[in-house]
Amino acid sequence: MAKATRNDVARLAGVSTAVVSYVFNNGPRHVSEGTTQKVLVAAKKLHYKPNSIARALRTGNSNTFGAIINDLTNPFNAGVYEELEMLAAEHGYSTLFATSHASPKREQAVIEQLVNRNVEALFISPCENIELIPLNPETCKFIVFDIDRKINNITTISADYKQAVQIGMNHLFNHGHTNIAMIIGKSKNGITDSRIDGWNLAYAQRGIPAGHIEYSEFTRVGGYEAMLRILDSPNRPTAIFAGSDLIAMGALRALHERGINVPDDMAIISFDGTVDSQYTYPELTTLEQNPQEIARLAFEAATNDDGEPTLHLLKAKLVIRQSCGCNR
Amino acid sequence: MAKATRNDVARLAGVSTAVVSYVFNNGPRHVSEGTTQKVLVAAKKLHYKPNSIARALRTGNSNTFGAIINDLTNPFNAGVYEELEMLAAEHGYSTLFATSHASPKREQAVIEQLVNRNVEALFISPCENIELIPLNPETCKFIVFDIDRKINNITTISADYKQAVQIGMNHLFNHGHTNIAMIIGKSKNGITDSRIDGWNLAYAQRGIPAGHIEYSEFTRVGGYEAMLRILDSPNRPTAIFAGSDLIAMGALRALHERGINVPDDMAIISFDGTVDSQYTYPELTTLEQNPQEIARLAFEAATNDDGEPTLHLLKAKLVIRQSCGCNR
DNA sequence: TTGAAAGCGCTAACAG
DNA sequence: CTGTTAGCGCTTTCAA
Repeated sequence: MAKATRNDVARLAGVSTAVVSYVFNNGPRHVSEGTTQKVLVAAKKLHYKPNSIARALRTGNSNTFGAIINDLTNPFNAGVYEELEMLAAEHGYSTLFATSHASPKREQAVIEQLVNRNVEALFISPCENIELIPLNPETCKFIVFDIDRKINNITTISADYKQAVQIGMNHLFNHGHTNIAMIIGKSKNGITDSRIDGWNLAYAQRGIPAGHIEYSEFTRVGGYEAMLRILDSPNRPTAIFAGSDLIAMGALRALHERGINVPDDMAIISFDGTVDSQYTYPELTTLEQNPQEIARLAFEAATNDDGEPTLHLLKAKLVIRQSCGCNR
Repeated sequence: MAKATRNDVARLAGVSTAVVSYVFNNGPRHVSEGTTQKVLVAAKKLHYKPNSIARALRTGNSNTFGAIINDLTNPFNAGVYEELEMLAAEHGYSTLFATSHASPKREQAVIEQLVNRNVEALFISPCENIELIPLNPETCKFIVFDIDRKINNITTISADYKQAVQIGMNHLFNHGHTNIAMIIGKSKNGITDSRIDGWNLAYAQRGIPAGHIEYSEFTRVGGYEAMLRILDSPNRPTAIFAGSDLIAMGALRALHERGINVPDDMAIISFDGTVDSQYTYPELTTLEQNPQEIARLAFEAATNDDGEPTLHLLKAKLVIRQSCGCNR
């Protein structure tokens, strides 16, 4: 049994093909109750479903989004995209996804692949400096996560890193720490990471010389290795500001291996506030982002035609658990 | 500037539209070198990219897969689908994904949504008893994960749970434990979970009465709550077999809260072997699955037209770390 | 080696 | 309220 088409339905119902269209789209012409029923009965009998590809070709609307994710095993990404996909599905959009595995080359390739599939909007968690990638705003809308500055023609959504780092640092300062190290990812471009701005500002406000910054990948293993390097260096800090929960999990592993007590001998504050941060030992004090809010803003940017691309800067919320030295 | 079509290219190159097609598809007719160059030059000048929707309509091949995932924040799922998507992308397929959020109703809805998008194969990590869902094999291929029995017309890929549980249990027995509890998800159907078969068999072989089985969700919080219930019950076990790394992470949190030492006062073996299992404290001894192998089998099932749907049962590998009592 | 043309399934303008 | 029909961009048969 080949798939039934609109022609088959029209024939069986004894109406024209246009009427079938009108019924399935609730318009643009009205159809009488009796005819509508005939169409519906025929469609049901034939198990007819409109062919979305033909519809997309005809209307020029694919009703499809694209999502490009550098690392899906990062639960923060997973959370955002899960929310985003739900919103999309509820509104009749389907979402194509692709992963770049932290490879700029693959990232470019899949961006092109998805753009050529006529997605209406493309969400990107980039691994490459986004300004190096040619993104033609005439092909589709681009919504890029984790970029905390304004970029032409592109909607960017990010935590307010500068502010967040200051909040975290002040909490650590208040615990009495003065020698604090930060583990963050390498800057992907010439521009100074605003986390570093926040870092310097926080120290300046206390009149303390800024601590050491250790660069790593944004992964568990990256955090692990960075923490080992810090432990093996002279002038060991007493607290760590970790650029993500994943980095903090890696750091924790290194600390456990070396038998260093957290938070007594080394306090940690991390960034993201994913589920994982609640299931480490000790539980992580973390600057929490809200995936729902991020997803909602992204979806709105993808569907609002009038709005100009803008920068959305979101406040992170300090969630106090054990790794900072509170609640022990 | 509207998007260039094949017509524009043909006109600029001074050839027919068919020739443009031949050039871009390498066939089915040969085109002379000179003409090919003319077409390529014109296409480049116009930034022409074939419209994949029109192609899909014409050929009847969408070159699209669908993936339905119950929980994307489970790193095991994330790992499998990341691999799968990479394989797909390398072969020119794009992948639509949707999440069911552990809701059978949503699961049904998104299955229908993706099938109607003419996906060529649909990968499902189901939350509902898969046999309750109408899956018409004429619409597309179905590849279902985590079902360890043969189902008509459907390719199923799963760990060999029965065997895996026995391996894990024997390791725990060899550590001297006799009172072991298992935390697993509720069976989604009338059929006895084969993990329970393995469980009973392992005990029978030792001539020990089988231990307690505690049911939970397959999530961190599910494992946490189940562990608390076990700790509050009489006849506390000395070891836990956790149905997934996530469950084990939850159990670990409960154990830490109660100040119970792992592995001295409570040993744990878990199932999955995701990255997370290496970043817990203590690190988890776990029965590791191979996401690459799973993804490869799934991709092959999706693309091989000749092969009959079958059941793939994969051996899990015991990775020994600390939580069982070894390597302490 | 190239061109003309039919048609994939659908929408919607236009005509009745 | 319903029918006729052009055409979205592409592939491919058939004819030259």
